[in-house]
Amino acid sequence: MRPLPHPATGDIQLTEVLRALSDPVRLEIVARLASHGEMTCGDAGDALGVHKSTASHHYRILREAGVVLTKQEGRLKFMSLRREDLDDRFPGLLDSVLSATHAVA
Amino acid sequence: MRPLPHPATGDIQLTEVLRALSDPVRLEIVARLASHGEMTCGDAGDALGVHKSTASHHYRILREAGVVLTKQEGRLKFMSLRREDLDDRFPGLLDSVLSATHAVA
DNA sequence: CGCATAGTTGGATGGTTGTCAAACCATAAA
DNA sequence: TTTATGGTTTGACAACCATCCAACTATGCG
Repeated sequence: MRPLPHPATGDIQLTEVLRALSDPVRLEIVARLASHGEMTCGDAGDALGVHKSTASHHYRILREAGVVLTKQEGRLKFMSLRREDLDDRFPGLLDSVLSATHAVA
Repeated sequence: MRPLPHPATGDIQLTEVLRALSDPVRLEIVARLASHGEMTCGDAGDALGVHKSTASHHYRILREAGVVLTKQEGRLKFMSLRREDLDDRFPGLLDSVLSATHAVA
């Protein structure tokens, strides 16, 4: 289980987080991570119907923005939300975005 | 005081709002609108050091995303935040973003 | 070792973005 | 009606983005 480079909590930039969340595919990934806990890259590709390299691209953006944590275990990479870090830095932001994704139409 | 076309509250899209807020210039505009109440396009250009056409461009994006309300009065156009509409559609989102803009470094 | 699996990387592509400058439009004042 | 002022629109341009495909890397299993 090796860690990968992530921005420190204090280095997370608001505009980058908002930018990362402003894509429908990434927002869906985040919503799924919020409810399912963890996810591999392949899961995202299957669930969202995008090419695996596209999913990988989105994961990188989410990771570099500080939204998700990626840890390698064996030959899989598990992604999870950095809930505490985000809540520490931008209180309430993630929660409001997540509840907004549940809003209808 | 003539109104301009704006999206209805129910038509405001989460990804578009996040996208609109993911630019430093626009985020600064929104922060100023939150504290100063209203602003003209010229004010924004002066305060942010961008060309007036650039400011106009950003206002359009904010307006079309449903973040700001634009009303014409004489030859000036006043922009204001659609706080109630946003709070109605995405509760807590605007507040958390605004308080996040106050976060240091 | 050889093979399969999970992701990443690089290239290509079509589309979007932020910016400025110059021209344009609309309103008010002289 | 002419002039000045506040914004918008258009064009141009460089940068970036989402996507796919193909090739590559890395890890684990026989």
